[in-house]
Amino acid sequence: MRSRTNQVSGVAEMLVLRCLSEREMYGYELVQAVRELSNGELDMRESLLYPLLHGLMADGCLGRKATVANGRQRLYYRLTAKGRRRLEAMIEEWRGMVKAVNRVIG
Amino acid sequence: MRSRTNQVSGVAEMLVLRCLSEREMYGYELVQAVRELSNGELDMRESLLYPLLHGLMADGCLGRKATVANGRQRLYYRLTAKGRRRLEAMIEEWRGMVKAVNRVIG
DNA sequence: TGACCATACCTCTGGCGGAAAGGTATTACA
DNA sequence: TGTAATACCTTTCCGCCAGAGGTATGGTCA
Repeated sequence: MRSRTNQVSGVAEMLVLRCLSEREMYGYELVQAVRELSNGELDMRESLLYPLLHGLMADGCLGRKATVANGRQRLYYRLTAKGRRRLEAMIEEWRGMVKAVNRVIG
Repeated sequence: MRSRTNQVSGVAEMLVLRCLSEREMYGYELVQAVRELSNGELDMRESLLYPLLHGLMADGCLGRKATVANGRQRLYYRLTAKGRRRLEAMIEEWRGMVKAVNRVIG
């Protein structure tokens, strides 16, 4: 299937970008944020999240800041301008795809 | 990502089952039906469709009837009871997933 | 004290959905 | 006669994502 580009899935990336558009977050926090915001319906795996974060960094969509809290390392990620643009594009894509699928299933 | 089972994607299968829930159709017809019903937004590739149809047959979700029209072979597929149950489950799954994602993106 | 869970980062492997590309045969039409 | 549409199909490859596991620190409870 192809909606327009490629994003029938790729939902995970959109959700990460969306969470970070509100405020900086670190990885472990993102996993829980997605779970809580979706009322436990969505389960972001760390094996998906971390490669995703690294990829988005490499693409210039995210920046990162290292801190320490309670003796534990924390890597806070924040959206760049490019990341924000990508988020907007993905949300638009998402809404279009959902609308199209809903038209078919009635 | 995981919504509940695995169907963040798998949208193609749902759409095929949905089309066939209205009436029997053959493969080539399904490609166009999805395109037209979605106003050209969704593009079902044949390389995805045919393996999908064969898999659904093997799973007992579809039955098939061979005919000839205008000298061309046509293989009409129809939903079995099992296929109908699967369709209902997938639609429910789909709606839940969309709702969950929309909660996150707001 | 030692066991165990939560926090916090990460990697490797492999399956499967799906895109790209191409193949075969018949009919319709310019 | 050659090109497009109809109608079926396969092979190849990539990226998303789950499963499983690994490392280290801090807090809690027996």
